[in-house]
Amino acid sequence: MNNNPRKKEIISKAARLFKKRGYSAVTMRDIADSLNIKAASLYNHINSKQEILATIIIEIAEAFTSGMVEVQTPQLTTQEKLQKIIELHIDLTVKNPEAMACLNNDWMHLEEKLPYFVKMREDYEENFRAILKKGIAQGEIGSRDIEIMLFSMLSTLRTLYIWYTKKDGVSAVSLKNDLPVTLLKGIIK
Amino acid sequence: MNNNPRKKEIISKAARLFKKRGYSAVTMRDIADSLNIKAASLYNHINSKQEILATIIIEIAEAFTSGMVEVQTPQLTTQEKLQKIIELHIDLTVKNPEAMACLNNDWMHLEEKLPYFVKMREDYEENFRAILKKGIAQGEIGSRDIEIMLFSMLSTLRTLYIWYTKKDGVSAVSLKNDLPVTLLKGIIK
DNA sequence: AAAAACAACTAACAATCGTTAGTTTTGTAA
DNA sequence: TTACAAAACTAACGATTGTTAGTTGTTTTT
Repeated sequence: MNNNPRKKEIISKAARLFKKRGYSAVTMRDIADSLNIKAASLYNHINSKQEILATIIIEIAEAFTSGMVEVQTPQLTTQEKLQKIIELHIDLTVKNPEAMACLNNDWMHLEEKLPYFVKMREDYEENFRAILKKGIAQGEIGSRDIEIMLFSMLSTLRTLYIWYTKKDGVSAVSLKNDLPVTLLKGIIK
Repeated sequence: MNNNPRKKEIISKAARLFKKRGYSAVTMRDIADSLNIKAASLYNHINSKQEILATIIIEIAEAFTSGMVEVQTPQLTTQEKLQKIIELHIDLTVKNPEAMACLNNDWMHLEEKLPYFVKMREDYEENFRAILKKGIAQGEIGSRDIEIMLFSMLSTLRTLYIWYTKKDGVSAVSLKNDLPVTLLKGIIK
């Protein structure tokens, strides 16, 4: 649907700027400058600023949605499912940290696509919750407040992009090694 | 220093809007509308939009800084220190979730106060790191990647405001009960 | 009652916003 | 070489931005 290479460049540069300053603080002239062209020239390739944002966010949101489908393989244990969710977040963050930042910080500036996005996010959380709930019922995980476990894991996973992209931050390798055990087993011995 | 009640109202209303849409997307006219006055009237009480943001963020950032001082009581165990850090975040979030949102999402739009803020945040993280490091040395906590433990806890604590303020979200009581054990002991039995 | 301080107002400013129209340049295919 | 399409450009638009100046009404102090 969208293999125009120049358009991809624009979206990529825009995502970088959105991550740093947020959608509202970035102007079309900022985006154009980062490509060494004039703002009006952007419109040979894209229809609006809003379209750029929607393209960035919806693509990665759909990746999470389809990733969650695979997580829900019935024969997996709860721990294996949680492990797979963690890996899904690591993979998508490593592949595109700028899009992750937009997803987290600028989703509320979506217009036409906002209901579609919110629905996907709600479904994702609901599926996550169901996994935790089943895990408690089966005695695999501690029977504490489900919302707290859910939000604790999701908060960490969703803001991975902050720590992954900063210098002297965490690497993809150490994330895959140590993040699951940190989240699942905790910090205290 | 700042006990002008009308100014406090303005800052409070502004914080609410900043939390919802972000600093850059909120106009002075939006803030004025929420107080049923005109935008120009705001300037009888505040000097600039930027001053509003700085007031919100610096106040709560300083609360974290002074809270961290108390955490560092030498006779506490590592677990007790971590427990106190969690309580500090819960308390400040419950007291002012709007300011927490600004702190997290809009700090990069600080201008004059940006270096001061960044210094406080770096110091806070460094103190946190030192506690974890000592905990590992003393065998109180698992010897895994410190950065991952640090970012895992901080990510959860810093985005508490999202879950605390949404309907059917978590309550202050269940947070104090279940968040420490979730973070410190993990999810899996 | 007069004076001073406070807090709202109207009107407008220069700058910047996303976007459009129309034109010129550049690269490719015939 | 010519013809065409793609992608840049200049110029400008109407709307909105944060903010200022000057004024009016209201409350508090003298």
